[in-house]
Amino acid sequence: MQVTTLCLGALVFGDATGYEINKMFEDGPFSHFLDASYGSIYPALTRLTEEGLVTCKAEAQEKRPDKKIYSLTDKGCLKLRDALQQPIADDKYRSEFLFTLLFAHLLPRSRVRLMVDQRLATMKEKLSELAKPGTNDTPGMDFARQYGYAVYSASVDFLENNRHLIEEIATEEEAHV
Amino acid sequence: MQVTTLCLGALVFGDATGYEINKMFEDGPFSHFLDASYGSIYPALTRLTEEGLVTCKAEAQEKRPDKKIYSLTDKGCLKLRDALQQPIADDKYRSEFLFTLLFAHLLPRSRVRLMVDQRLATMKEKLSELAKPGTNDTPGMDFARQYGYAVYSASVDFLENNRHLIEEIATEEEAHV
DNA sequence: ACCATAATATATAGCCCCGATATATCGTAT
DNA sequence: ATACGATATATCGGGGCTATATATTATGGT
Repeated sequence: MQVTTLCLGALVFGDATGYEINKMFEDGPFSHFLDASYGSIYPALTRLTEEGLVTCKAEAQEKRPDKKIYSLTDKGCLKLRDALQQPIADDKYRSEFLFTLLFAHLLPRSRVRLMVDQRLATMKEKLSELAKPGTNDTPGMDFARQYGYAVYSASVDFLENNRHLIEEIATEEEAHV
Repeated sequence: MQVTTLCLGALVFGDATGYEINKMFEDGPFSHFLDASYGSIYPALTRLTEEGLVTCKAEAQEKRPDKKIYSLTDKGCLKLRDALQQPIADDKYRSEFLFTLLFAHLLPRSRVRLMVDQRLATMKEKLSELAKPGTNDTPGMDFARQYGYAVYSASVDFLENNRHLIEEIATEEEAHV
């Protein structure tokens, strides 16, 4: 799925600047299952404007860069609807954490323990974020949030109950280090 | 994490060709939590050979392209060990499925139902793959497999128990279509 | 009171990587 | 007989992430 589609989707929830769209992917309602960055969002908005799928209203601000507020056009909404009907790619899960654990036998046990501790900490943080509904979440956002909560809960449970399996494989600490 | 690191890791499990490394990411033990494709693997192996981190032994085959068997060098193993000690990026979960469901109200109910059915089918297929241990899995692979199983189980459970929430939001079917 | 950092806001260059495609042959299924 | 899938390497094009540049205000620490 292209970033242009993601931007069209973001604008369904209201007019926004590129900066605000980026925030939606970084902290906001999309952050748990989507990715996009400035380097792709700004060019995407330019392309979308050229194609008439969004409009751009520049708001002059004193002593700050112009704020460019983008809005979805009818054409853009149709384009989004069309894109949403296309075949959907499989969910993708990427974990450098699991990759690293494949080589637990090459790593000192303290390092593996630290890795698991840190992973659990960040996951629990995300869990507590996902626990509280946003102030004006749509039903779709709510569904995605609860889905995320269920999955992260399962991850935390598994890690807590099975971390000993992988920690046992790691290289025992050397006494003289 | 760069593809070069992934290739070094793949070669820990034994000598392999680029083709075989690709398979590890496509079907094999890495497929549940990692990604890499020909377009990155072959150039990566070339770079690694130039840097002396792997060696390449070309095996002439009649009427087929030479089979290039790559092996990890001691230097390559150290490099991997070093890379594994670096800070690990957060796990990344990307789902076009959840993105699409954010706009369930723009989609016909039949389409949403089909999407959920298909998602459940592919996830259950993956679950059954993850259920059976490989013939010569390392403990790390086993851990990753069980981790995957736990997470996919939670996903399936959530979807089955909550699909009605999102299906209710979708646009009711129009009688005349 | 002063300094550093974060937040607001847009933009681009460089590099990496995915997807598609090209080439060539063999085994198997239809 | 032929089409397809598996084996095997390789590259091009385009898309996108990371890092950086620029400019100002608000916030927080010391």
